[in-house]
Amino acid sequence: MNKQQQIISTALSLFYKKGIHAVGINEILAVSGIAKKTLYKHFESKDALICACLVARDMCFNAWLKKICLQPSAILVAQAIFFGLKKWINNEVSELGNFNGCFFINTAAEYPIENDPIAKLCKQHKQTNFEIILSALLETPEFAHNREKAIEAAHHLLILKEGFITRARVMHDVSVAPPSDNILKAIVAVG
Amino acid sequence: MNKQQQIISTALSLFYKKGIHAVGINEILAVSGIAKKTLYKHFESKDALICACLVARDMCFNAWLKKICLQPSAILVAQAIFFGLKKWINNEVSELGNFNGCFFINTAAEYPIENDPIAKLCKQHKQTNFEIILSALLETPEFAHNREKAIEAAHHLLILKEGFITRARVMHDVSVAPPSDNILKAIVAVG
DNA sequence: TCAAAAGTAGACCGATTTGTCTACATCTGC
DNA sequence: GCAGATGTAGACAAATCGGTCTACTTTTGA
Repeated sequence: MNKQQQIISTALSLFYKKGIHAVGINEILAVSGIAKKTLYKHFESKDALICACLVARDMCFNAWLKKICLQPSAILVAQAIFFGLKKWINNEVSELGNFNGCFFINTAAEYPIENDPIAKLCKQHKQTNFEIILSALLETPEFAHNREKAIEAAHHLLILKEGFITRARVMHDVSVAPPSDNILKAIVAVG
Repeated sequence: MNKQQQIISTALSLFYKKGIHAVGINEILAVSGIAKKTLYKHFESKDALICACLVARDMCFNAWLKKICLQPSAILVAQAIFFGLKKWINNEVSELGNFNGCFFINTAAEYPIENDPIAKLCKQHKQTNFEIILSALLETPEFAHNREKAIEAAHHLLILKEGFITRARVMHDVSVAPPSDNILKAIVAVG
């Protein structure tokens, strides 16, 4: 792992755990053991480092999401999403680290200006979430020939996903109940 | 309106719009036109002021939620919640101000430590949300004699609520579609 | 082998942070 | 009418912020 990746890894870990404004450059340097000059050789500013962290987390999370969404039927896709999220909330998904809510929701809360590059990356991550779930649904027999319904179902699954994660995070409740099967069935019902 | 309320009003407005770490005491003073000594007479620290803002917002929001949840049937309660949220997102609810997501979710994102008094107030707000929706459901004929099912339905409605608000906020999309009626029906179905 | 690139340690800069303090003005209730 | 509370204006302190810079060491590749 080169220095650039080390910096991103340490920064992402601290930003995710504590929030972005709460973590200073000097803390990232102290934890990573990297010199300030080296950091500013690889990143022109703290904002640039934040963006690099968002990109890294986006790739990591969406790779995981894509993997768990690979299911042979629509209801299994829906169930797999919340089964996976529940494992994440309970710190049982090693590649996602210790759960502290959605890094992009947390970060967007700190960067409310729509055109800010950081806010744009948060939005883009959610758009990619949507496309992954949509693709997964489109490959099931139920939605293969019903793109309109698949878009609607993906949208509703995402609302549930964000709500589930956010409730676990704000309530600090790792045992929060996921959506029940009859709700998931109503969402993926094509009729 | 006395000075204390003026300070809370200005601080809440700025905190909600920009995020908490992004707003300094001096900015609150400049906007409100109040002297620093006066602020520190009424609030012993910035954290105390933040807590006062959370309490004020909690009362304001939950009063609104309670009002719109007053409906004669369970499905109408569910529909009224998302009809109301949609109006809020579109800045059509004057008492809630310009939409910028949920103040408590945003604030919780900046204060991840569970025992922090600020984080506790965020959690408590969500608990009160739950109790308001639960009470509303318990007063409908469907749930009047089925507390267990009402608790479950309130929980699912809250997950949808948080997800709906969060999606509108992160995507900066005021036209985000609310949950469809068949989903709401599945949630409030007692059978 | 040796020069260029990359890294370290940390002083330093100007701006900003929360919070305290002095000096003075104004309002309010007895 | 006057004392005490409440307010204003803003200097000031100590810490921290992001970011630059010098001086030096280590690594790397032709």
